[in-house]
Amino acid sequence: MRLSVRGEYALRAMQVLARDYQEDDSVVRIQEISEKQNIPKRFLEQILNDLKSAGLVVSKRGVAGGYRLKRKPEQISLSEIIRHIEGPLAPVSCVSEKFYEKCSCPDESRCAIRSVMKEVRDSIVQVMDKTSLADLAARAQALEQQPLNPYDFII
Amino acid sequence: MRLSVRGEYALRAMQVLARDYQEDDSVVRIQEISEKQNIPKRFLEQILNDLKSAGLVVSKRGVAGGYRLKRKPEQISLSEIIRHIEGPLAPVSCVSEKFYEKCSCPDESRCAIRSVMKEVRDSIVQVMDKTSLADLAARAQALEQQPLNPYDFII
DNA sequence: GAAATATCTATTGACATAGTAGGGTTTTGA
DNA sequence: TCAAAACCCTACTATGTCAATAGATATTTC
Repeated sequence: MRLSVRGEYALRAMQVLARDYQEDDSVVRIQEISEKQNIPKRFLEQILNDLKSAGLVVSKRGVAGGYRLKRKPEQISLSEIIRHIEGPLAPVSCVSEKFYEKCSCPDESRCAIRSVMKEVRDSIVQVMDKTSLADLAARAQALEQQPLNPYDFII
Repeated sequence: MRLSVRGEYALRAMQVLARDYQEDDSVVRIQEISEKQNIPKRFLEQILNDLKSAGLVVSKRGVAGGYRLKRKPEQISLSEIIRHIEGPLAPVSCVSEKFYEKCSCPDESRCAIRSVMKEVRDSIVQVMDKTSLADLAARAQALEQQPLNPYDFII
């Protein structure tokens, strides 16, 4: 049930872009994202390219180039990012809405495991759909004002 | 966020064992599980062996041998099975309770992504913890009495 | 036109996944 | 007692994915 490193990097990069987002055409350099988030630069390059072909970011080439969100942070959900980088959110593809595939069980329509997995899927999607990059940024700001304590989590 | 085939097979096998579970010492043959669930026999052998060393099933050797659940179906949750076969239920291990690992982000205690992932983890665990093999069996029975319609799901 | 940047294509090493293969051990029952 | 049916153990392999790394190219600005 794991997110790949690639997916995690994508989220972290998008978070930076959301944070620096402005209405004008300002962009953020790969280098900067890479340094802020400890992500290997060349690898990040590929990931941002993926996000670009997914229509989530746009790039500007040349000396003052870089990346920016294609839409406002409020209009990009985490689920959209993960789906493009990782594929299905569902634990088994026989319960996936966007990437459905038949499974090998004897009778899918009466499979109890499938029905539980559908519950799992729905609860994952519920969290990831409702959380936008803007929410993420707000949450980050709230966390920054917390006292520094490794045992504190905001849930 | 995917479950491996191995994990899926483990659930399907355990479901069969739960279904055939009796208080006496009766066992189910690998062959039978394999046929019922379309699982390659030799592969299933390995998986059941894993489940055995995890203390979830016991085996009986010899000509009338096979496997049975070590505990009652009510006392085995899906989360326990998956954790033994797959490892962490959490999407990133920096939010895992049982398999925690530090991640590469600049400040874990103030990481907004982490806090969202913790929500995701909790909602996955909530479903998988509360669902036992007995629940699964009951659900299977309910599904069997449903009319045959591929668009019907019980949620 | 030089420098800084992004872009594209290919390759790689490590690891995991999903099996397959071959033999070995235990138990039963004819 | 011996063979068959079951589980047990170790190893192997083909395939694919992951996480980069590398090299060359294109674009923009100063």
